[in-house]
Amino acid sequence: MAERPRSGGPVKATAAGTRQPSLTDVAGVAGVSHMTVSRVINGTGPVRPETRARVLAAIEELGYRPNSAARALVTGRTGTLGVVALESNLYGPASTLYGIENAAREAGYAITISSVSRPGRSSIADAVENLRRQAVEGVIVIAPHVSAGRALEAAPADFPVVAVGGGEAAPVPVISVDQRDGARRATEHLLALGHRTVWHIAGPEDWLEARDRELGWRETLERHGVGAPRVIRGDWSSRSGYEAGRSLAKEKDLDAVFAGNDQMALGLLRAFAEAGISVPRDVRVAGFDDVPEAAYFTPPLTTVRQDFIEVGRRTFGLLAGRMDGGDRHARALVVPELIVRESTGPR
Amino acid sequence: MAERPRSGGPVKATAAGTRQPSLTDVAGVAGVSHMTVSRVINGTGPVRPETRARVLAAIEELGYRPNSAARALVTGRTGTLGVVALESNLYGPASTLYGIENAAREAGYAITISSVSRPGRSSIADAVENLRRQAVEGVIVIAPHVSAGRALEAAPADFPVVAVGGGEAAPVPVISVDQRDGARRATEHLLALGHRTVWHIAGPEDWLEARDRELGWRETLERHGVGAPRVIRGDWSSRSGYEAGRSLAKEKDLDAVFAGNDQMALGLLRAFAEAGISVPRDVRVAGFDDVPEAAYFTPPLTTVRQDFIEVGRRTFGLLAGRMDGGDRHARALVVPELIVRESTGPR
DNA sequence: CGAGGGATTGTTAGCGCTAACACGCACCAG
DNA sequence: CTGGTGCGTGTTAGCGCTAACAATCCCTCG
Repeated sequence: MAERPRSGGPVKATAAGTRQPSLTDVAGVAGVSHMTVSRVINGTGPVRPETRARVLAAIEELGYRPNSAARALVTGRTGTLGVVALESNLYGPASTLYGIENAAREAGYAITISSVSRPGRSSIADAVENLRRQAVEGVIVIAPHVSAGRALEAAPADFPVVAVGGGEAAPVPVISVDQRDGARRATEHLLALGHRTVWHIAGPEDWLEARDRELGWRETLERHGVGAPRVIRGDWSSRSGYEAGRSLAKEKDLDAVFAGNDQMALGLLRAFAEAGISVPRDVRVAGFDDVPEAAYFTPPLTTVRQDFIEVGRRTFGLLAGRMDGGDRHARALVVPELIVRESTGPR
Repeated sequence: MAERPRSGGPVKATAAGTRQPSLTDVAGVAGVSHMTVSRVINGTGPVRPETRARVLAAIEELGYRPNSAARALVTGRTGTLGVVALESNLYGPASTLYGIENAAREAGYAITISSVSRPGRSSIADAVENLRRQAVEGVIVIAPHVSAGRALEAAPADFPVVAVGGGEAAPVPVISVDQRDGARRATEHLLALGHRTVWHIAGPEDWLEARDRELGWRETLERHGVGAPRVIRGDWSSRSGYEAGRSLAKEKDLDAVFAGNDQMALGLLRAFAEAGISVPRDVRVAGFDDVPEAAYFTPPLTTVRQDFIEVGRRTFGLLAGRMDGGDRHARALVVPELIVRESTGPR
């Protein structure tokens, strides 16, 4: 990393420093043409071993680093993918992002993120446009919102976009976890324990996952010929789960509750504890997501696990396929798993 | 987003599509030189209003998007910053990332992330090198590890790198939360409640935050003339907190525990509940971080809040300063805040 | 009425790289 | 001895853009 100022004139003192060495500089030191250096770097075309060694030595000596802009300009490829991420610490989206980053890095792509605080048609479209201006080769939209899904309906055909978690109707490949199936598993588990019915704390109405979980819950109750209680709606936060719990605590005949995610389940547990309702003795509770803390709630929470890392990996795979000219209507579904713990345990 | 195939010849069917329009194409349509188009886009130099309108119309018509590689090649600026992020869902690092992304976006920079699963000297250096190859203009290293700090000691002087949360001794600007002060606040709060001493569940030894919190705890005990119990070490996870709790439950004279983070505090609460130890009646517990769920633990957790969004913002500020030729030894400290809840409440 | 000057536009060069082709040489078959 | 065939290397052009300078027009002012 030694920086060599031009031997003659004054050295620029700025952090930017002097000009970075170019292919031509390396070629000069190695005594070859710039083209030979290019061939050594990219492994294209034959180069005699001694020549290669001289070139590598020169690269080392100068601390040469290829100029990615120049390369991108001539090849038309930037080696960068964009991810439109929801600005939140929600366990799912954050984990998915890491899964994507990992898979992408292994395949030699860098990841540029553009976060969106309040998703909507325009903000998602803006974020995608932003990323395209950054010259990404493809975009992954983590789009758990209904509105995000709609934004994708206008996705251009000439640019690879894939969505994770939403946009069923959009003309882009979509990968999602089977939320309905997860909700079904949780609900059936609770029904199998002999409860008359199961209450549900749903997530925000504009989240597809919230809709699907609610749908899965409702379908399951129907299939078992059980009436569905009114839905209580939260916003994924523990606070909203707590409030839901305070209101539920007043219900008589409360047997079992399926919370839309683990955070809300936590709030629920808290509210029940304050109301003197014992879980699982008086009421059984299940959540969704299996955040790492769920096993240590009071009591440990039965929940539905989603493998977000896998989701991220497969999302990248879908995008790679799409960039290769693949189908715009590819779909992939990841199946969740029920994790049973004490919150639905024996009484 | 309407795509218009060239009216005459066959349309290439690949996802890559036909060549993107260039400045020259726009110039042709608008009947001006490519330079005038460039001036309209960048707002450099004077352009007559009618001309500008014609150019803008042509841009719109062709769906022109500037080629960022070409621009970067000639200006030497890419408008991209790199972030070396720890691959984890830990609340702190993830929140910091969003703070950074927000501040950067407002300033017109894009963020490229390079995640690192097991930080060490070389992996951090590799990640930075990776990002430099992506031609980022500066790098932010989220470096909570001791080893990460050491990696930064070799940071080159000619390239702007800043660290968040670690690398005190490194020749790079550092921003951190005053962990020692936070630990002092929590420990003093517990001592002020009349406890003889305070136990501590420390984070992993190679985390700077863990060291500093432990140090702050130990200093505070010393200053109050109180002997420090042996340190129990966890790994930030609820599981490790749970195990610590199981071992602590056997201690007699157990009064107060300061957990290194909220997740471990959760595990601790769980272990105590199983052991029939009531919090706060038998033992008082405090955590660190104030994750959004902490207020809904059983019981709600007293903890030390860190404003990670602020940390992210100031980190970007420090990097921006450094890129402007600022000091390599700038430091910024964010002061945390004690949030008192029931886990250290009245008995 | 010509010089000076600002506003507006154009022309040219070159950023650092890769693609495409050209060149020289050794080697072999006929 | 001649022509082909690789190998290893060099030369040239051009990707799309901005910086620098040149050119033009029109107006003002002495």
